[in-house]
Amino acid sequence: MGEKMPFRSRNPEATKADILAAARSEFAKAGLGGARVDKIAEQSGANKRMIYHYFGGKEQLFAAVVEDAYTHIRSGERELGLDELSPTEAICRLVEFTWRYYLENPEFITLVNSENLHLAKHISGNRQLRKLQKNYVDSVAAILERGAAQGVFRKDIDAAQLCITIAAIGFYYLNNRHTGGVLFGFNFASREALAARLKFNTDTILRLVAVGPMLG
Amino acid sequence: MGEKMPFRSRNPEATKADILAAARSEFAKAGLGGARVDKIAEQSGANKRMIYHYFGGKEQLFAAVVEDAYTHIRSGERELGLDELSPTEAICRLVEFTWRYYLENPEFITLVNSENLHLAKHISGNRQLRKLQKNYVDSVAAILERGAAQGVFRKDIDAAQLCITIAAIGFYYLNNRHTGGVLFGFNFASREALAARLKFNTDTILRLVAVGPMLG
Amino acid sequence: MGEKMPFRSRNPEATKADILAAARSEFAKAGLGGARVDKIAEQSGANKRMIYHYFGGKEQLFAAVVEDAYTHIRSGERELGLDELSPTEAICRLVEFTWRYYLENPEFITLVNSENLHLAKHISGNRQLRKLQKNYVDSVAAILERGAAQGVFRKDIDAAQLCITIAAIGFYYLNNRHTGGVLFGFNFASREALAARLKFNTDTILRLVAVGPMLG
Amino acid sequence: MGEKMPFRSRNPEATKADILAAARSEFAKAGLGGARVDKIAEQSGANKRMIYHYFGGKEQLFAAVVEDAYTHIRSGERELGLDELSPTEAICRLVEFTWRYYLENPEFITLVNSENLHLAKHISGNRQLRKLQKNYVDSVAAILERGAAQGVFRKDIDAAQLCITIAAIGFYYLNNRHTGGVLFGFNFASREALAARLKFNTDTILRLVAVGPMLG
DNA sequence: AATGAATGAGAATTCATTCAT
DNA sequence: CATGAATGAATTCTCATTCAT
Repeated sequence: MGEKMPFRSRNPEATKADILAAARSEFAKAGLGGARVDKIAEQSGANKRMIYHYFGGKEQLFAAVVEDAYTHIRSGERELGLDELSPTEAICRLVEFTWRYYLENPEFITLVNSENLHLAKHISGNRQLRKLQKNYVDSVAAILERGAAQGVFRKDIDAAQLCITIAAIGFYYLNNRHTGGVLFGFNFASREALAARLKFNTDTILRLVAVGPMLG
Repeated sequence: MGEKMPFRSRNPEATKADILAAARSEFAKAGLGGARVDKIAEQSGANKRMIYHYFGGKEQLFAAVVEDAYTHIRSGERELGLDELSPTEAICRLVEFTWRYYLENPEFITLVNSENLHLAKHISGNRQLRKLQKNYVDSVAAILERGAAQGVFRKDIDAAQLCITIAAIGFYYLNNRHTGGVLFGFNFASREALAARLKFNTDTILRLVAVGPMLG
Repeated sequence: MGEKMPFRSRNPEATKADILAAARSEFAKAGLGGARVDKIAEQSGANKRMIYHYFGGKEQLFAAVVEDAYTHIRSGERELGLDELSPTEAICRLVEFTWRYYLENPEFITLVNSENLHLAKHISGNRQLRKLQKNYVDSVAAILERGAAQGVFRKDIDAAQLCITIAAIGFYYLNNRHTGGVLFGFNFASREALAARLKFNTDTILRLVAVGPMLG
Repeated sequence: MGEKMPFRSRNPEATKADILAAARSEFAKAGLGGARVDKIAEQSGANKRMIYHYFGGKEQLFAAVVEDAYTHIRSGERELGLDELSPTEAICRLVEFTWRYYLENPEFITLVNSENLHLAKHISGNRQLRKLQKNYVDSVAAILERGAAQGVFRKDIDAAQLCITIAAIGFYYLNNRHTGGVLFGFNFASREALAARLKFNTDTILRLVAVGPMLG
């Protein structure tokens, strides 16, 4: 109670992690331009100086946050064990995971938007993220092949386009839930609305991959 | 002595329009937080003071830009004459229009993202936009009904969810084209990639609305 | 007396000049690295923002100060009317002017030092200063030629080296008057010491240019 | 476990010397105001904390550097053996040494400038430096006396003024070589320019001390 | 209606120095 | 003796906004 505690931590890794977590939250809430280094320092419990010491500056901190975010979602996908499920179950599981990930990690969406606003310059040339993404797309391609072999999926579905579409239908809904609420006149975030959307999304993807008449 | 031409324009409407156009560009490029009033003034050719005179401030200018953007896209949809087309043609036309609108008006995407980052507070309570949106959704609902009556579309497809999905698959792809390029390793904006995505999107939506086996 | 005076001036030229004067003083006192933008703003009576508005930044302000300083001393030299004096009188006059200029404008010395500390990068490529300097050296060359023609000066004295030497013997003494006082144990700035040094300097230069035995 | 070698040196004298050398370089390059303690620590290979341990702080470190610099040049002068040379040779030797010392120890010049910018407060009251300086001036006075006795030098030349002048003509040229290059339009540091200047300087001093007509 | 000089509050970043180990 | 993480106080610079003309 009476001990002075001038230095909150002598653990650099913990300090870095705390800064990163606070930065993720602040960048997600305000974007790169609107985020305040002061707030990040305060929220992280670290000294502002530490941000510059460990990350070099606001933009480099942002870059670290974005890389971390992508690494995290890719790691979640890897742990789904998709290759142990039937093709249809795997696809459903992936749609659900993607949806739930966005729902439980809403910072991910605004971070990705911020990075795109800045033309992806903070991850440009990042080989690690490219590799993680490739692994992910390959695993989806494997599902599609299994499905096609079993005669339940159409042949020649582009795995990358499918990945994009699975992300799109969840990302867009949750990203635009605020303007959506105003424009459509219902609460996008209500339990019922969320459940309905997930069902619609799963349906959309299943109809997309399912064998069926040639259209268009 | 009397020959100075200090006032570039005595046309308030033109001045407002110039400011709005410059603001749209700047807000789209940098977001609300990153946009600079100075730049908007400079780019618009108007005096900075005019921004405050006509719009009241940065945030109010942003609100005007966002409202203008939504009004513009809704107006584009109205002019498609969807009710004069066959249900399938109408849906295709709408998917294509939405895609092309985003492609040709990339500011729209980042403006919508910015507004959502700020929880839609600048359009919150905007009855006009709500009304325009309702007209749009109703027109889509009418298409779905016609399609169901003709036996080419499934019954009971939720028009709002369909609208969201049509937007999502184009919006997400184009919004995330920069990070997508880095992660997927191909140029999302190449002529071929854009054509392939539009085809995939049309296919996705047609399979979604088409009659077919019950899934899920 | 009772009027509020929120804006100290609507005269941009006066504001710029005030900033420049305050900056000269501060940079001279503390060097580029030690000078404080805040102090300059305060001393100039202008808002700090104005410094950035008019000059762009601390370094550019420094560059403006240095250019101004060189322009000023060159202008002083031009006004001496050296070509109307006898060669010997002209040389004496120049030695005295140079000495007095440094004495009355001590900032000049430290500004020049600062600029040299920074490898002259702020005036690098400045054609105007090069031209002013050339005019000055040419006027000294003309004196030397007149002196040689009259048989009072040696032939083939390098005008640039002479200019440098005239500057050196005054500049060094005044520049190093503080360390000099400590090391030599007398007050370099006393009236007597200053007078003695000026006499010594004039003597040095006159002996340097005077006809006389070949040495060395 | 016990094999870590965390302490680079248990040699306090070496550590102090390393810090001093790094500090000399950094202070010379950036001035007192512009020098960075971090850089000194890094360049010296020592821990930043050591600077405070051994020197007390940035300013005290600067004081140590300046004292060291003066001690070093005085020691060089002492080793010239001037009293074993003829008066003229001794003077030439001194001019050359001074020139070469500045040329080979360019930090000396900027350190002296920095100290003068700060009004010599770091060496103020330093008896040791005063004493070294006195020995040096006395040795020059002895040369002048010998020269006068031999009839080759003028009588009553002020030894201190001569010392100052010998320093001045080299110091100024080298100190201002960067601005000089821009203003005069030639490279002050080229081999030829340096040789020409040394010759000019020697000539200047020899003419100054040589017997000759009374001037002024 | 239009101008642009001026401002104060606040933003990112830097720095010399100290503390716990 | 030696380390390097941590700090608080400055310091440079930016920005939305207002005032006098």
